[in-house]
Amino acid sequence: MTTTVLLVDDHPVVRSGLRAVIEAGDALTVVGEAATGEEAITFAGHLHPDVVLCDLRLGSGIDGIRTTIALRALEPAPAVLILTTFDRDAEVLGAIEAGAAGYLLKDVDPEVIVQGIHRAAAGDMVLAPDLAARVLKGMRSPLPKLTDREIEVLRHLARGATNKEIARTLFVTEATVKSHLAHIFAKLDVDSRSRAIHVAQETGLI
Amino acid sequence: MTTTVLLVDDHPVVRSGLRAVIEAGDALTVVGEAATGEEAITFAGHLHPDVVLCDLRLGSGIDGIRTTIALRALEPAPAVLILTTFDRDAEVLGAIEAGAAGYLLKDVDPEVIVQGIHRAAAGDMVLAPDLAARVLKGMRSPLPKLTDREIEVLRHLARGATNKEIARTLFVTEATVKSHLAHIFAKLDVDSRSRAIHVAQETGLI
DNA sequence: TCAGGCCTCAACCAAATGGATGATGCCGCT
DNA sequence: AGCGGCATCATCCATTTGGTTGAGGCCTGA
Repeated sequence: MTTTVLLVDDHPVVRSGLRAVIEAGDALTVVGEAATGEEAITFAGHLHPDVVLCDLRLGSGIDGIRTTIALRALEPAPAVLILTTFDRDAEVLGAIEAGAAGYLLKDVDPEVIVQGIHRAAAGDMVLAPDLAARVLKGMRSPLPKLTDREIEVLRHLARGATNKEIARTLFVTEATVKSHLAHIFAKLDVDSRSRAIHVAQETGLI
Repeated sequence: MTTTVLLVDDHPVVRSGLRAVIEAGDALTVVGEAATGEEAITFAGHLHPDVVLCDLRLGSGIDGIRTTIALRALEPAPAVLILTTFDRDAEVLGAIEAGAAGYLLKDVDPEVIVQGIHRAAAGDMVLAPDLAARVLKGMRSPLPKLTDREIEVLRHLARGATNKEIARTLFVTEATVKSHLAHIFAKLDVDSRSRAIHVAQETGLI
């Protein structure tokens, strides 16, 4: 009884690497490879893998989190193991909330990945050691929830726009932009646009 | 007469993938794998590979560009093929200037990588199609050269520091910081710290 | 229906930022 | 010796930004 795995990554090279690593032993079988989230959902619906190993960033198309949500809605639902290069807090939480069985960094050793797949298949949670603490920290002080409008303003901010420019782009007055910014600053606990940008980027908010 | 290749990437999974892809044919042989730039330089000195396939971002330690410079100083010098996920203009130019034979994006198909290695071994330049135009564009408007001190200030800027904070950290007065900023803004052709941060990040300056 | 959240706008004030200009000292190169 | 580039600092001034307070309209869920 071998555990079946579906690989999801937009880089062919990474897929090859994962396949090589995973099939080195004989307890795991790669039953398919998808390059996009859409492909992953389709393939999983037909192949019914035990575990889906999914990159968080999938180039074009839907991202790993949305893919996870769709995969978890399948019947039977595969365990979803998120694999990525970056460790942004917001995304860790997002993936877990979306029903992922865990989260591994790409730079770990092959056997860690193999072990992770086995544990995910068994229903365990899988967190890269250096991430567990961060996730818990994130749980303790959950990321402030910005409104859609605030996120929008934040994006313009990060592109270096002035209040005047943001106001023009959004068809509102500067007063409104300032109001949004005041709220954003309060939620992020900062007192300057530069620091707001920094925090937003660090936490994966944008 | 097979072409020998040394792999340099900080991710074991990616190395496995590259090895699988490269050794699928029989004209290429992977003679070694290095996880850091330092390792790469040592290994290349002993293994004398025809081509070094090197990631631009190598986690800790020296980066791909510095590694390239060191590799090209070896005797005999291997052809260095840069491989990376991102296509930051500054780094493309940096790699070429450092003596790289070319530059490939990680999300290309395996056969493109194999072809690239063959062409690099033959002494050709190798540029991912979607990058060639960008490189030329970058040639036309070369990135402004910031001084070490300016880069230092820019880093603090990107972390959201105020002029006062930067001044304290660098043990200079605010006037000096403002002076550096004025120069930075002029060189980057911007007029606000936010936009300076944005440009610096986009061009890979920091 | 009412409370609360969100988006919108306004006015006022303090502080930070950006622009312009100039000066000093150091270092390396010619 | 002289020149240019760099880092340092200063002053003056206009603009931008951030902080505060308050308010009206809209929608949603209780």
